[in-house]
Amino acid sequence: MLKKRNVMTIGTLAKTAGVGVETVRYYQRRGLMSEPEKPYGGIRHYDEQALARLHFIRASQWLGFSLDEIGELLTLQDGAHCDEARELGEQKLTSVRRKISHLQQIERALNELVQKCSAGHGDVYCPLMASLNDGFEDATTDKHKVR
Amino acid sequence: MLKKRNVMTIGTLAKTAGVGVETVRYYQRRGLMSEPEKPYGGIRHYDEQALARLHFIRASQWLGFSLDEIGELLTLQDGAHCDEARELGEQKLTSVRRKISHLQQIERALNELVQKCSAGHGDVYCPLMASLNDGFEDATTDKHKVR
DNA sequence: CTTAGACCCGTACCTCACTACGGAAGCAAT
DNA sequence: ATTGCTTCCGTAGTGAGGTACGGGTCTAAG
Repeated sequence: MLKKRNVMTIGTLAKTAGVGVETVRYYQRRGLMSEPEKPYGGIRHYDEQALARLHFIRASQWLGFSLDEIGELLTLQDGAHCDEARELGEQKLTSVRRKISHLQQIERALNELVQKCSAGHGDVYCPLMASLNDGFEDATTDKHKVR
Repeated sequence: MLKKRNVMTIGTLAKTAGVGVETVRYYQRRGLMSEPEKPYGGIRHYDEQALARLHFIRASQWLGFSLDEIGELLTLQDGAHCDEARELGEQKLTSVRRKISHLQQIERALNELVQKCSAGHGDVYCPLMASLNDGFEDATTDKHKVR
């Protein structure tokens, strides 16, 4: 699969990194990866640096960074911009924690509703539906926009 | 604002429920709300049932239901389909819990990386960047697709 | 030499939940 | 009567992160 000294076509590169060919091309269009010069009328080849770049992108995505943010991270790769990188990491950490606590609110509310439904109750009445019908005046009385 | 016995135009309805006019119309197109007959060449009017419907939708959204799922919930409103409703609630609860634990993995990983960056280290080296460059061979070694 | 399979490239399409646009017509106040 | 805000209605665009398509070229195997 790996041709000579890690020189691969886009297909091999994509498969090795576990992404689709179209995804690689999409990252190139987004400016997250460079397109190697193609040798005389032919097929571009990629080395292990390109592969590393893909790993970087997927790892960053796993941590919750958007492609735009990843672009920003990539500008910090050269030199020692550790402070900026840490700053971005801390912001992401904060947003992840916000999401967790939001989801935990939902979990508590939903759990309560489901419990109430499981407990015996008159047949023509559903606590879950009733709560939804009332616009859910419940535990968490915040007027958040959903999105 | 509320005209006579809670009879309102779409604009008043929307404002009362805290959504946009276009959003109401969108819900109608999606089949989540019905369009009232319009009286002779003019303007439709909405009552408090329509408002309750909007509250239902927003409450369900807050709990993480998609508009398609909300459509399903709405079919369970009449009669006593409490079991089906509870089933949907339980499924959602499961998916919320999965999301939480996923985010908690991310939180642990991100926190560790940020901590390492904060601890003193050689200037030409950033632990966070280094981890990303290595494709993040870390605590959580799962090969999840990001989406 | 032929054929199967990659690659190249631009463009269009997908999901989700909206949001915006544009023209016509209605309604309320000045 | 004129301004100015709504409403009505269909269609199109947004953002994020891709995925799919289609026609053309290239390369490797038999």
